[in-house]
Amino acid sequence: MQSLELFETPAQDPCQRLGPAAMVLRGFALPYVQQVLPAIEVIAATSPFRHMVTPGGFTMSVALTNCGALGWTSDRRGYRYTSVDPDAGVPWPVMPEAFARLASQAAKAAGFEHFEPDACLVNRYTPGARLSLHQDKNERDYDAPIVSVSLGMSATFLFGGHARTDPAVKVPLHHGDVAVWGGVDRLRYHGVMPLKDEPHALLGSQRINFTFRKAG
DNA sequence: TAGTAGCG
DNA sequence: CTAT
Repeated sequence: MQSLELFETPAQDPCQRLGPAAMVLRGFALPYVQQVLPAIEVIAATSPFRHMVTPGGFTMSVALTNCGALGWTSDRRGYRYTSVDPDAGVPWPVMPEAFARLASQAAKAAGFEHFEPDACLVNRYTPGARLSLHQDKNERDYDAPIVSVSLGMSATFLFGGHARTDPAVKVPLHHGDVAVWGGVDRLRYHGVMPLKDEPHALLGSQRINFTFRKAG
């Protein structure tokens, strides 16, 4: 297994570097949890979590919804961003201020100034759910970083290279951790190992992940 | 290949 | 890897 550098940020939070422009900010989201958790219910009330189908015709194990001007969707025709929830037939819920602030502050802490996401994909993992290695490449430009927030059950994040067959580093992600990657690392393959059922004190047997992007 | 199964 |  590949070794990873561990060091301290000025803010004293542990930070794990995954690449020249990729890192995990340990516990960065913890101060936001109280604000963010209730907002998930509000979002799901308008745009419920659903299991989307991939172009290959398989149903994703991860349930998802979105908030913000653009939302990531998948069906038999492919992956894309839409301004309207295809299930609900109405625009995706507005991105809560606390979400945007969290994303922007995390990006800044990772070295990316002025990150203004227009898309927040909200993923819900239950035991066994996984995301196989993929690249985020449906966004208009790759200048903006990806900001990924973990809440609830822990997961093993896979961070690979620029080719699918490149070896992937396994990174544990816990409640409150934020992973950020951009710049030369923006298009690196990544994924999540099948989730183990180790219930979280606050969220029970689930993991919620926010993925913030500048999609438009 | 943001999946999965089956074969070798 | 290949069909799906």
